[in-house]
Amino acid sequence: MNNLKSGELAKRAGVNVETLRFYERKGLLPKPPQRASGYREYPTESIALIRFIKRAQELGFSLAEVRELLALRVQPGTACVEVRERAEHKILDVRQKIADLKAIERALTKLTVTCTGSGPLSECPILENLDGELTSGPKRSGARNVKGESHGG
Amino acid sequence: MNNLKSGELAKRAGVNVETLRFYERKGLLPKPPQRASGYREYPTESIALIRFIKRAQELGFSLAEVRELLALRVQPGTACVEVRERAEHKILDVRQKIADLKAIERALTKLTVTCTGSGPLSECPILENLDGELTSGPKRSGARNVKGESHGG
DNA sequence: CTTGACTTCGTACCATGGTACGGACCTTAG
DNA sequence: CTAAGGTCCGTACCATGGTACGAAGTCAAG
Repeated sequence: MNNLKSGELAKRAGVNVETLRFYERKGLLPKPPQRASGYREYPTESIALIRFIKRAQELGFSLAEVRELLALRVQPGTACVEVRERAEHKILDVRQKIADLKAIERALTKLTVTCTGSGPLSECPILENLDGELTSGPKRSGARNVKGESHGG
Repeated sequence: MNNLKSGELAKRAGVNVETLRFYERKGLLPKPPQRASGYREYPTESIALIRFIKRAQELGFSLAEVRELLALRVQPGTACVEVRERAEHKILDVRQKIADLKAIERALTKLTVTCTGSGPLSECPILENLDGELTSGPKRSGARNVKGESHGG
């Protein structure tokens, strides 16, 4: 079976059915063919698509930005230069995110190391590395809550 | 002058005054000493603190998570083991974010390269790399919009 | 053909992360 | 002292990203 009904897709992608409709309204998920009855029939690729959306959000992209990322993908070979520019711009954003996350990672690592020695640890490595950079970064928009806070699900 | 009034801090940190109060209410920004009149007097470190908060949000951490990150910093040498564990857990989250961002970066790069050749580009490198992983990731909560999309703040 | 689970649509509601507003008080330059 | 502008507090409001709900139609098994 290559075609999924909304409930199946939702289950497989780990979101709920309402979310599919929501994404569809927002233009993130293309409106799939519908049977005469109105039932949607999603291709299996939609699973990957939705997972991508969720993960991108977790990486700090708003749905609007995710839409842009996906739009890059959609373009076939048209307006190639423009797509390229947009993609390159995104790459810079992504690299800056990576750099800042690495700074946080280093800070956290430093923290655990310091902590091992059970020293006094009065300084604050966390702020030190990102301290006042702000990178003139991308000014992103919201990402959203999935379900409370439950970690390591 | 080492002490900042709310307006000065807000300006220097690139947020607005209401946001400071909001963070204070949420326990992200410690309540500073206040003069008899009620005026707050912030230490200059608050600038870095707020910038950190903003950037961490842009990296996909919710305010609740940012609070946790900051809490790690605050601990002096007490409950060291617990702090360590929390830090290590965060490190894993951060590393996964980095890995996923790298996947996106690769995908985007591939896209621009493909695009250069002005080939047909029917495939979608974006989804390919993150495709269906979902990493059993951190289930994050919301970050928020700053002001539309204005860059280079 | 019935029954129950699933789907559809529309609309309302919710949490997060702010932003705006209004009235009162404080501060400071003139 | 006075006026302009900053600050305070409380509360209301807004956008994003969903989630929930009810009424009605659909599908699949028996």
